[in-house]
Amino acid sequence: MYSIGDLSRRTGVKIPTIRYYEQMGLIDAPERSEGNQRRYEKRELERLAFIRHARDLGLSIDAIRDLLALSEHPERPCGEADRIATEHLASVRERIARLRKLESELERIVACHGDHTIGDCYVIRALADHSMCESEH
Amino acid sequence: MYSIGDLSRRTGVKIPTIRYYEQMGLIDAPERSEGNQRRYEKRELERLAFIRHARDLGLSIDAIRDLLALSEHPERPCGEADRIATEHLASVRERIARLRKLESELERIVACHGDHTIGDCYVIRALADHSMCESEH
DNA sequence: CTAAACACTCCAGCGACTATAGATATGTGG
DNA sequence: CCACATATCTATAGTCGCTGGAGTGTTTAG
Repeated sequence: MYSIGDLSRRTGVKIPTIRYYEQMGLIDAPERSEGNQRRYEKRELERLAFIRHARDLGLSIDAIRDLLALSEHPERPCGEADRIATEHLASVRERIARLRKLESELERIVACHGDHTIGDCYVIRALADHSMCESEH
Repeated sequence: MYSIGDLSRRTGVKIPTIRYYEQMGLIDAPERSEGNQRRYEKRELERLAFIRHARDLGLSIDAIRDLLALSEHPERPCGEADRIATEHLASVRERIARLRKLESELERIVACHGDHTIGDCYVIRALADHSMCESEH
């Protein structure tokens, strides 16, 4: 039996976040002590670790809810789980691509080096004038 | 004289977002028509384009507010503008690095290809068991 | 038995919008 | 000049995924 604090320490998920996950239906409402405090079993520790890991990988609460539901049916085919992860991978790749563009844009902008005045600062001019950009974004 | 709709079309910033920027102090409250509708000048069009561009580059509202304030003092040195952009570049690079790690983690997880059951699905097992990860995250 | 540590609920706030409802204004064709 | 369509107004609430605080009650170690 773990208290919510134990669970928090063991998974690295903050206490209010655990209660939030309960509210969001990611974990079932656990048993309570005589004094109405949450008391968890090992099962719930594992479930929360799963959630934590999936969140660290950037999956949305909705995607995690789906994956958790799937994991309760070990006999079913796993195509759906694969689809969720694959889609997520695609969105991560997209974000990387977008950030790379921003990176190169910012690199060019930053080349100003702060050794003159705002009036002829490349940072400010580049932001004011979109046509100075290399790629459209 | 532009209406808020004109401004929106010309900059690609949605109407409620323009009003939101006004509330947040990024653009001054403009003149109003007889019937209390916002009427903008070219100055404000340019300012909004600046904001839009900076947002596209991922700068926060606070950073943009600072840059706008700086751009009103063309005689001052531009070290501060440079600092804001450089810091932002660093945070973009950090995000790229984090996403790359996620990408490779997800690539490994997704290798499952959905041709079996949940019970032995790598996606689900990998999420449940952090020790299967290559790098800590 | 007491004091410290812990947990409870409820509610507000973050950032950057986005959406809705219900009322008013503006611009255009007949 | 008027009807009508479109545009705009304000105010408020919702989005996502938490995070923090206030005020109260519970558990546990010494």
